[in-house]
Amino acid sequence: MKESGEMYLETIYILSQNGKTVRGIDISEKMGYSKPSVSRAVGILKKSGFIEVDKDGGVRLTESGKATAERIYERHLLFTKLLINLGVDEKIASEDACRVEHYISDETFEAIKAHVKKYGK
Amino acid sequence: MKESGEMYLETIYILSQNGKTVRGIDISEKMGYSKPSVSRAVGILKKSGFIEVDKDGGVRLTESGKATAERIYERHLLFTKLLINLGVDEKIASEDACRVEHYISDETFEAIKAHVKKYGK
DNA sequence: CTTTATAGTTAGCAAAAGCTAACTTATAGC
DNA sequence: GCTATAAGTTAGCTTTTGCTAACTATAAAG
Repeated sequence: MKESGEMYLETIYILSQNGKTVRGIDISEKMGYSKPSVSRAVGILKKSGFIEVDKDGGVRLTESGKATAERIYERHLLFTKLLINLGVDEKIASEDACRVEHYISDETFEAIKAHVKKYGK
Repeated sequence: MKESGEMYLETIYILSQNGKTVRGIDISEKMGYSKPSVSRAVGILKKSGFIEVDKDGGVRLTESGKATAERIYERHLLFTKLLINLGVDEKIASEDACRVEHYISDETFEAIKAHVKKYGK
């Protein structure tokens, strides 16, 4: 799973959270990518078993897709929190987290989690 | 400047530190990339003003190349240190830092620096 | 000085991931 | 039910950055 695919899954995950069906156009608007780019990405993620597309076009995460999305989103939230604790502006913290979230190992994730739990405000 | 270019500059910077002339083959071996890949990258970095190549093939960083390389390498060292402080294994810390170093904003860099200075062992 | 080995380049392939233009399909308004 | 808008797809372009194969150029050894 590469950064791009992870971003798509994370976006679908976030869009799913308000309950509504997620369509290609929603992903397109949220990510600022063209419809064809989304169309292809959705096809690849589907073929790889990360999402399912029902006949009316709704995109849903599979177990594996959801696991990946949650993994990344957790890292996003946690790294953001860490940076905010270190005094970084909220917006910048989130932006940095958004790029870094894909590259954090399990070990580092756990270490940050322990730190934030202990010292986080 | 993209991740790939930054990695080349950082590698050239590190190889320069032992005093010897840096040749394409050295970069090739250090990074595990083929000679043609290095050859092209060197051409691009040269055209972009990040490096100079003298007639005997030695690769040297320009001011701008050195500044970029140092920026990245500093981030590498600092982020590694942060992770080690958080209890991450040294090797893993360095590996994570190597991927993350390209995506850390100035603000985050400064915040981590302050933190490590205060609480670092 | 010629032969060999090392270093570097050129040409061209591949995959990933963005794009536009143009087409199709589906939904909705009248 | 037909037409117009919205959503999705197809085709094909572009850039980046890796690769191999094959060539050239340089340097070392005899």
